Amino acid sequence: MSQEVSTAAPAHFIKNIVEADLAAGKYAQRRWAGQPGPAADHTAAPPDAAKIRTRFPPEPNGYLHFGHAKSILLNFGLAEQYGGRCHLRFDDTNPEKEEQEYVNAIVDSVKWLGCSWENDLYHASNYFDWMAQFAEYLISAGHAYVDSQPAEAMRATRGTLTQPGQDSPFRQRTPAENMELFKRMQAGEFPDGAHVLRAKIDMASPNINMRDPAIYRIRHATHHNTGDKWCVYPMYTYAHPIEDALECITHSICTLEFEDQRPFYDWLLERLAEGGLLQRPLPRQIEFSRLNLTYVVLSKRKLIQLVEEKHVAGWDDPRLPTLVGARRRGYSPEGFRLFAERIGVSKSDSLIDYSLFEDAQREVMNESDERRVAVLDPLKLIIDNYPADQFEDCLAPNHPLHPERGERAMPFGRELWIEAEDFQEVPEKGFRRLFPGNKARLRYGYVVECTGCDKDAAGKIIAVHCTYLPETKSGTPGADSVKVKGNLHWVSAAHACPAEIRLFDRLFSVPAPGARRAGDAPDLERDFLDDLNPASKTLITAQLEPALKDAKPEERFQFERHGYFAADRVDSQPGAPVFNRAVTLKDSWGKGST
RNA sequence: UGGGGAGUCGCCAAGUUGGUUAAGGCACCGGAUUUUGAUUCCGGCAUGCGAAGGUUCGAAUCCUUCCUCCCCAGCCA
Repeated sequence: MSQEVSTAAPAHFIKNIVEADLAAGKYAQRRWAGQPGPAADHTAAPPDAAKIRTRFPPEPNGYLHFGHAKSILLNFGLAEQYGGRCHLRFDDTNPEKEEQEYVNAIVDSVKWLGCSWENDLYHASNYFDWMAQFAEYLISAGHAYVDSQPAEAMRATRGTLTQPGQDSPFRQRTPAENMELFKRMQAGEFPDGAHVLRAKIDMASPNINMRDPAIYRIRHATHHNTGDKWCVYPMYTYAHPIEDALECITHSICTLEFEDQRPFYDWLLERLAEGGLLQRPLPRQIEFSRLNLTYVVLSKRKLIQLVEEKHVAGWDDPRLPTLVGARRRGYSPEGFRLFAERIGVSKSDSLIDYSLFEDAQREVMNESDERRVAVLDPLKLIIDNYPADQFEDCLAPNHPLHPERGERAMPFGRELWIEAEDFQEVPEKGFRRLFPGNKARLRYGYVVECTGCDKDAAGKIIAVHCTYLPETKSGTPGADSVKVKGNLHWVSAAHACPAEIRLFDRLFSVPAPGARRAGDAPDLERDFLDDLNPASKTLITAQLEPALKDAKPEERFQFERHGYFAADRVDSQPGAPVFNRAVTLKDSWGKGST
C-alpha cells in the first residue's frame, strides 16, 4: 500500500471495512456537488475528491464530553487517514432542547481537539425542505401515513417486546388523504400532538423500531436556526439517514444503541433511492461501543445534574469529564489522541481505567512540557554556612529531553523553601532525602548535609537546618565528588512567587459511581451522587520559582517531581499566576520495594 | 420469554477464508541507567481464547447445546 500510515495506529474493524470498501472501489463513482443535496444535485457534479466521507453529528443540547472525543477522533481520524472528509453536523431536529450557546461551545471543543472541517459544517435544520419533500414522496408512494391517534394510543398499540403491535385505525388512509393532512400539518392547522406522520412498515415486526415509527411530529416552537418557519419537525430516526445521504456520507459511524435502528436506516434510504431522490451508493451505518471510564460519569443527564445542583463549579469545572473541563484543567488534545488510539475501537462493552487516560496525558506532556520548580507544601530550609546577604544563580535546563530549549537561572541563597515531605526527623525505611546526618542534593545547586530542625512550642517543625558543601555545585568539576541518593527541589525564599494552586483528585471515590456494591442491600438503588469524592479539590498556596510568575493562561509546565500544571485559562494572569494540576507524575515510592 | 449485539491475560485489544510456540498497549513484577523515587532501557507476564460437547492430522477460528452481560416498547437523540 502507498499509505503506511495505517500501520502506525492499530487496526480495528471499522478501518477494515473502510479499507475493503476502498479496495473494492465501492465509492469510486460517487459525485459531490460541493454541498449537500439530493441525487439531482450530485449526479451532474464532478467526482468526489474525498475518498470517504464521515461525520460527527452532535445534537446541540449540551456540552461535549470524553465520550464524544472518542467519536470525534475516530471520525476525523478516519477521514484524514484515508483521504476523505469529515463533516461537523449539528443534528438539530428538536427545537425544544437546542441552543446556539451549545453549538458555539461544540465548535470550540472540536477545534481544540485539533480537528478541522473547513467548509463542511452543516445543520440538519437546513435540510428541512428536502426532508419534507421526501416525506411527501413517501406518502405518495404509500410508504407513510398520517396517524391521528393520541400518543397514549400509539404506545398502547405498539405491542411489547414479545407481542406484536396492532395497526392504527388510520393506517389505511389513502395517499391523497395523507398528503392533504400532512400539508395541513405543515401549514400549522393543528395543535401539537394532533397528528403524526408514520412510516408504513410492519406493526408485527420483531424489531420494535420497524413498527411504523413516527417520522414527523407537530411542534409549535421556535428553532434556534430556522426560527418559526416550521411547526413540524422530523424525528431523529427519519432525519439522520437523510442527513447522511444528502451529505454523501459513506460511513455513518455511531454507537451500539443504534444497532436496532439500522434496518430502518436502510429501509428509508432504499425507498428514497428507488424514488430517484438519493445518490447511490447509499451511506452505511456502522456501530461501535461507546466509551466508559472509571471514576467519572459520562451520561448527559448526570453531567447536567452535577452542574445544575452545583456539585461542581460549572461545565468547565476541571474535575468534570467535559471537553471544556479538560481544557481548563490543562489536559492536552494530543493526549486525547494517544488515549483514543490506545483504547481502540470495537463492539464490546468496555470500562476503561481512568489511569489509562492519565498515562496517555503524561506521555504527551513529558515530551512537550518545559520543566519548572514549585514548592507546594513549603518548609524553610536554612543553610547555616551560607552568607545571609549572598545569592548566586543556578542553571536549570528547560527540558532535559531537549537541551536546545535552553536553560534558565534560579537564584540560590541562604534561605530556601523546600517540600515539607522532603524532611523527616526520624526517617522511615528507605527514605533518602533530608534527615539529621544525611546528605542530599539540592537539584541544580549543592549537596547539603542536614543538621537538624527547629520546632515551635507545639512541636511542629518550622525550619530545617543544613550546611552546604561548596565544591559540589551542579555543573562544576566537583559536582560528583560527593554521591547522594536524595535529590530535592527548592526555591529561594527571597525570590519565590506565592501562588494559588488547585489540586484535583477524582470526582468520584469509586470506579463505577452509582453502581451497586457488595454489601449493599439487593433492592437498594444507589445514587451516583453518594459516591462523590468530598476531597476532589484542594486549594493550596505554593512558592514558585521566579520564571513562573509571568506564565500565560493555558501555558503548561511540568513542576519537577510533582506533575503537570497549567495556568488557569480564566483566573490566571501574567504576574499573578494560578495553576491547575492536570495530572501527577508517577510515583513508585512506597509502592512495594523500598 | 421477541429482536439486536458482545464475551481472548487485572484493563483495553489484534487475530475469526481453521495450520508452526495466541500480536500490541496499559497495569504489574524483576533488573540497568538516572542530579525529577520521573523519564529511558532490558527482561518477565494467557498449555489459554465464556462453558461443555463434537468435526478435523490440526480450532480462539467450523458445528451443537448452554451460560453471562449490554441495547430496544419517546410524538428524545
